[in-house]
Amino acid sequence: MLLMGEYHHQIDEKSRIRIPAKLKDALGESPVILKGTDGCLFVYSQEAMNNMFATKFANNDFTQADKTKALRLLTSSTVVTEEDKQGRILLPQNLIKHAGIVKNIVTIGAFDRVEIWSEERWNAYANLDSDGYDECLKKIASKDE
Amino acid sequence: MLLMGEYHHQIDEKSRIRIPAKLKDALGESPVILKGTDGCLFVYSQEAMNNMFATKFANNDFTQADKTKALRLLTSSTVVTEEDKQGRILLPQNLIKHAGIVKNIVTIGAFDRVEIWSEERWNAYANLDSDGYDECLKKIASKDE
DNA sequence: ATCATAAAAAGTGGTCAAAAGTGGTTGCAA
DNA sequence: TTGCAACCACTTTTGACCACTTTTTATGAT
Repeated sequence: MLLMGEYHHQIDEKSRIRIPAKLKDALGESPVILKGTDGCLFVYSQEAMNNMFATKFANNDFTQADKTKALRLLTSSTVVTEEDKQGRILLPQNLIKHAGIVKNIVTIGAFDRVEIWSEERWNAYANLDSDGYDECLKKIASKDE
Repeated sequence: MLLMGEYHHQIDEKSRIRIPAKLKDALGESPVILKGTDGCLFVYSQEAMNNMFATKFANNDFTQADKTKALRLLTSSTVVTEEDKQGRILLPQNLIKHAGIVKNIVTIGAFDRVEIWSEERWNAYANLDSDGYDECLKKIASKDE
């Protein structure tokens, strides 16, 4: 399922957010949220996450320093979401901080995952003038092979 | 059960700590604590501990000096936790010292175990202020091998 | 088309119980 | 008899739940 679209929401006083219904359907039961790149949050389905962990950390061997560090950073910044009866998710403080979320958030579909941004950061990151957008796409094209 | 998440706590004046409820559930009855790598503490469920020893020391041969020493160090530092009526665990002094714990601690889920860090050490290790995390994600993604 | 209506999704605030945090007291064992 | 660990009483905080309103989306009739 290809995830796409851009949705604007707010986090409430109790640090709860809502995943837009259209994205939520595609994510399945209890997706996971983790710190993402460029100061956003990634939301993956359980399935995608399990695959990732299973392949990367099949045998958790603490004698390998590199692997152990990656494991620690990744697992410590990941949480399994739990919806309350109103369909909202409680967002942990460390993730809120990572994403620089204050009030307004932007939720986007990003191919195989959902991303959660603070509105300010998303605007700074994505609000390109038309030239910038063209430039960005050209880079993708030239890097194809 | 995959352990994950990051929780911030404090050790009290009487050297007692609390394992966050969500991690505690997954650890089962009477988990064990031992000295971990990089100056943290490992917390394993009884079951995971047995697995760990079984895989690492499958053929425990006392003619192999290195392996024997590792085994001695690991087992000698291991204690079985006992909760008091308030759900806290008394942390032995040698473990507190090993982890450099003063007041603030960070508890993380790390795949098949829980780890307890002094906050200072965790911050230094994880390098969360800089883009250490982005680097880590990139490494994981690229290490497809 | 436009409007009416229903249904789903999203937003808001209050309440309460579990979890977490704090300090004092007691009893046992070095 | 002193230190420490287990116990007890209590406060604070947090997160899950409930009741309700508003907004959006979908659908069907005029």
